Amino acid sequence: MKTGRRPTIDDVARQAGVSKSLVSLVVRGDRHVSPERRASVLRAVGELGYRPNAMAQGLVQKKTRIVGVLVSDLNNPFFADVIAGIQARARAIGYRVLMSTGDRQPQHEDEAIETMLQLRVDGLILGSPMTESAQMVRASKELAVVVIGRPARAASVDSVADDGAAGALAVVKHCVSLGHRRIAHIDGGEGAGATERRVGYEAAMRKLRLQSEIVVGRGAYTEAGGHQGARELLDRRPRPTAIFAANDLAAIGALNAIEEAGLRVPQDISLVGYDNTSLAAMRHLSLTTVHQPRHDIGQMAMDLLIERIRGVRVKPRRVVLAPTLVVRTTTAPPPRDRIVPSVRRGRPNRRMSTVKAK
Amino acid sequence: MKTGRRPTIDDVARQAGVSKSLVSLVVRGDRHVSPERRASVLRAVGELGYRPNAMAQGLVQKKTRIVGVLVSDLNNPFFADVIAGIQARARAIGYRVLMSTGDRQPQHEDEAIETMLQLRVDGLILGSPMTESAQMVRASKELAVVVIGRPARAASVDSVADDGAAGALAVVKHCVSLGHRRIAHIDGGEGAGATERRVGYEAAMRKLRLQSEIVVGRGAYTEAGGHQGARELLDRRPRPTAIFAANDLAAIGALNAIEEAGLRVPQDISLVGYDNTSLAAMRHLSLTTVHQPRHDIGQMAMDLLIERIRGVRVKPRRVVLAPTLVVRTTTAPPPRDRIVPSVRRGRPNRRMSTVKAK
DNA sequence: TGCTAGCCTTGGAACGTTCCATATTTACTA
DNA sequence: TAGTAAATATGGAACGTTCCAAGGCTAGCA
Repeated sequence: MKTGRRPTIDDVARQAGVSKSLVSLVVRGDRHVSPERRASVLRAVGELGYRPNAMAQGLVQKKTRIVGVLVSDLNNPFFADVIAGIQARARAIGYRVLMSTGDRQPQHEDEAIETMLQLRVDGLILGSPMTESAQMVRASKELAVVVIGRPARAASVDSVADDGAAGALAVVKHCVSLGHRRIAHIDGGEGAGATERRVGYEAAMRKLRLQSEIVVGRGAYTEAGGHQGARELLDRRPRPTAIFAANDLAAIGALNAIEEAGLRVPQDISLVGYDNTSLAAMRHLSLTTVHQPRHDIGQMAMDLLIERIRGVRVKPRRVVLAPTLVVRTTTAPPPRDRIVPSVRRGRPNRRMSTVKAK
Repeated sequence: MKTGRRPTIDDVARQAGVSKSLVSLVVRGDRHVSPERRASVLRAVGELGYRPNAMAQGLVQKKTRIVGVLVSDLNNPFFADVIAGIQARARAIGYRVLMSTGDRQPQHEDEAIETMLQLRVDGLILGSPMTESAQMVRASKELAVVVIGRPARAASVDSVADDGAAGALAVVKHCVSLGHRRIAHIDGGEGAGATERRVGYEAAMRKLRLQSEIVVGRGAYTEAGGHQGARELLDRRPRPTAIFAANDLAAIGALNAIEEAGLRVPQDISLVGYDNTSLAAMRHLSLTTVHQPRHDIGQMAMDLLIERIRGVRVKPRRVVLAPTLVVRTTTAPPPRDRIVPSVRRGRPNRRMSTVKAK
């Protein structure tokens, strides 16, 4: 780490024998510059190792061409693809992406947001934030804000999220079609979109005439949260025959708890996750789950943000994506079905209609 | 998004009826300010919603109190804990952390680094970068640089990494002690530290007189890389009885490939990963792997960076951590042992000494 | 009373850019 | 040939802070 003064645009100008204004033009690629001067400026830039100071630029331009992305949890591979989508779009239009995380702690998230605001990023994408909505609104007074994973309430904030209720309904229907009735849910606590999924689960249970079987274990969007929620559920008698976890991470935690209890998935208990992360797709795990188009979500979020930044749109947009169920091998008919061999691999639909008719 | 001009320090000064210098003092918590003035400044700050402009501050102070962190792969949960460690230390001393990723593409990583340099962050932590060493050296001419996961070569760059050769040796010894001889390696390609692990594997094999059994499949620090490397190895005849993957992610990919081939782990093939990520610890996977103290690594990297930033140290430091083997359930004696029932659960050491004596 | 030593406060110069208005040169048109 | 437009180039004023030197005030002390 050499600590000699870094070369400035003035140094380059002196070396190249031109004005700093001209250096500025060359560096920014303006075309009204004579080839000779351009060449000598570029040479000076190379010789001195000049690198424009983004802070000085930002100060005078009143924009940074930086978007900030808050990631609620780096342990969740969900965000890897979302961010890839964001970056792809950002790169295409010459924006830079800087990330930050609050480790799922609202206070830390607020600090991270504050940092971004002080840096005067042009826009902010909040990935499944834990922080409360008031913070977003506050931020949205100052810059463009898009939230991912939970529907925004404020008119100044756009959002991209899947339809958690629809996803939950698909899960419950799937379980019912396999013959399950005691379908429990492990919720995502304060996590983004967790309420939609839980309420969606409850509504789906009611819709399928299973309101008396509604059971929700307290969890979180983490392995530990899923583990704890599952323990709570496994202690109940009668035990649920299917567990719908709020996300894949929680499902893995639940799987651990189930195996610790000496039970097998899916023979004794069926298990469903949410998000269809790379984890769920692991052949070894092969988790039935709900798919969200992560890369698209990222791209969409960036598109919305740019519209806001450019001011081409003022009205709020709530993008709601239709989730799809991905059936893998952690779901199967409930154990009691197994005593009737002929029903074991029976057509799911018949059983579902039976339940509906009840 | 309201786009009225944001309040500046001058607005606050006017509103509070003091000079902007005084506002600056109050905002930064200087104690030589009278209580009344402080109160009125604070009131004005609240009323106007003033937020200091970090760019203007950085410009005049010639420092930002920001450290940049490059994450090579957001899919790898390895970095979640490392970053938690970095953040913990940074928070304690009033630094902010901004992250960036190049999605394992050297060119994108270079761009991310360039962004950080233009922003004039005070220091840079490179998490297992794919970019070549020359880029780091270039960056280290301008600011403090610490690299994680690979030993630095340049005198201007510090590093925190585990002893890949020692880790590889522990893995090979463990496999040999179980009775394996055909122990293959899936390498990490261009990934940080991959060379150390591969070379360490080869050295360990030679040390244990198994040089004729050295086989390396081409892979990467990703699930896909591990999958491909495993396919390569599984095609060989005779097939290896144990596979040592360059990291946990690759091990998972290998596991998929092994199961696709109709083989079982550990009955037919033993599998070992590296990093002891949360993935490996999953009860359902229960991967034998090599542990790295991730949180400590992050803290250590931040400590080194701060020393450099503060200029209290000029000489380079290479922190090398001793890895430890974590034996779980993906390793077992090779299949041919199974034909001799009495040996099936025999003491590993005896078998190991046998191999050594050969 | 005069002196000194803090405390508190301030104006203006920096920081490294871009933007703007203007100057100069060149090329084209009538 | 003069006049005009376009292409090039430039100096200085911003941008929003902190830093620095200096000034006023108060209190304590001889």
